[in-house]
Amino acid sequence: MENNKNQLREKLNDYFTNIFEKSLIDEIVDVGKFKSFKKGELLVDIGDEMTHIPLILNGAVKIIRENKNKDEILLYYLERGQTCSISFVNCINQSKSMFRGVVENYTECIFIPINRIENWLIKYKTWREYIIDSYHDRLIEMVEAIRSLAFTNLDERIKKYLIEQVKIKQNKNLNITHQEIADDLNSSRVVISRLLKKLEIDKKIKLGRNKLKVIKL
DNA sequence: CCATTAAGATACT
DNA sequence: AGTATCTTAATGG
Repeated sequence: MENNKNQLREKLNDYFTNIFEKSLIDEIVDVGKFKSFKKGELLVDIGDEMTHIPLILNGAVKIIRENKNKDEILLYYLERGQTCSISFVNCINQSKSMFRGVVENYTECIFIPINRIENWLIKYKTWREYIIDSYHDRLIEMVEAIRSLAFTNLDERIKKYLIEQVKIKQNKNLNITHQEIADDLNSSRVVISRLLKKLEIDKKIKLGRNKLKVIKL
């Protein structure tokens, strides 16, 4: 048990040590629950009761909203050092999650029980700032997602998507199918294939089965 | 081998 | 840009 706590502290120190004061780190280590997720697992699903909020230690989580027709809207990705601040509000007013969080890469996180987080808002300045910044970041990203949907055409959205994927996977070789891209951008496979083919002809990417390599976008 | 499935091609809306 | 349909090719048993 003591060993686990030390490991937790080590992982926290990787990133959060610059963000949180020492006493807060101590409390996180004390009450936080470490959990890891494999690619494709759900961190949170629509309708889940939120009892904890996750601090992402590493990996990437795709946050999407699904409407009645089963169409998915990709909102943003959570990465190292971030949290789902939306779930934060869900916790406080004990409502259910509006979003689904799908793990894109192997992800490690610490779950903080809700009974602590409100108290920490008062107790720790760094926690307060972290939550507010997190909210701000999510909002900016969502505005960008809306702008992209409303004002840019599909080939620009594909480029943007691929750049984002490279960043998240930390790899120019992406293991992804045309269908998956189509789902994320609410388009159809044929259309994505067409546009990807164009990018390949322009020597911007290299296509393969179940994979693609980004050369220069 | 064959079954499954990703992705290319073509034609039409 | 999207749908329907057919063809081709990769993959894994």
